[in-house]
Amino acid sequence: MVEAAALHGPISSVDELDHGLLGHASPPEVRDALRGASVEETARHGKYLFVRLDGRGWLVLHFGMTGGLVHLEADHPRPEYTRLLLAMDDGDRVAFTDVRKLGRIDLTDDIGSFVERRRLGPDALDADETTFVDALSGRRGSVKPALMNQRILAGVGNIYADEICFQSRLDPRTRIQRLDRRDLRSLRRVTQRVLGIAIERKANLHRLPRTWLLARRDAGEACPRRDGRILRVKVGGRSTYLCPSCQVPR
DNA sequence: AGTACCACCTGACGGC
DNA sequence: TGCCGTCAGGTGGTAC
Repeated sequence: MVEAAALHGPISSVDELDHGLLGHASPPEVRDALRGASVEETARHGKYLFVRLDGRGWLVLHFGMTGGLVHLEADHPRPEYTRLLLAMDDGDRVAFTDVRKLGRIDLTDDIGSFVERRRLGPDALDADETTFVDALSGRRGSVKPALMNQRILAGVGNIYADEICFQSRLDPRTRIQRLDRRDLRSLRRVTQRVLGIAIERKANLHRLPRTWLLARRDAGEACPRRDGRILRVKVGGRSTYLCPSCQVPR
């Protein structure tokens, strides 16, 4: 999307910028980095999107819970909740929208150092078997909080952590120490399959397979797999849904 | 290292 | 109808 919009030429102006979403970069720094810049490429690590601005480092975007990018053809109205609005040279615009303002806008010269400073773990989707297993093994906590901990693995949020536990038939409160390397390798396959399919379906919850927990993630709902009922509990302080009849603790 | 809590933010929703 | 409390989510902070 960013690349598609960027084909329309350099950014001619920054028409809106919500300072509340800025990380370490100041408003003038962000405006200066963007104005006149051409987008060269994009990259991703976990939940962060990096947009390369020619010769000026990277724009860093995090979408929080409700954030997203919208490409607007010329003369299309500015969407509600726009937090950053870029005008391209040909008149098209790109809006970063975010109802709840949990997103982030920042700058960095180097992705590696950004990842290091934030102490992000390896990307959950890109991690090879050894990387994934090494990231988790030896941990003392429960599976779900570990999957969600961006310093252990980057990229898994609350609802997908539930889905991964469901598809792994693991109670999210299961201690990692109870899992052997074979379990962790299997957890990786499930994690990458879940994230991969979610991305493919553009994370639209209505387009996800009906066999997924996410299709029925509500207390008292019928488990998509069997005759169990979905239970809501708190794990690591976060709302967690599971089917007690098919997700077994170990 | 892990856990628990709070704050940020705003729309949706349930109760009365 | 409308007010009020609660919840959802990701991150980052503090305290234990």
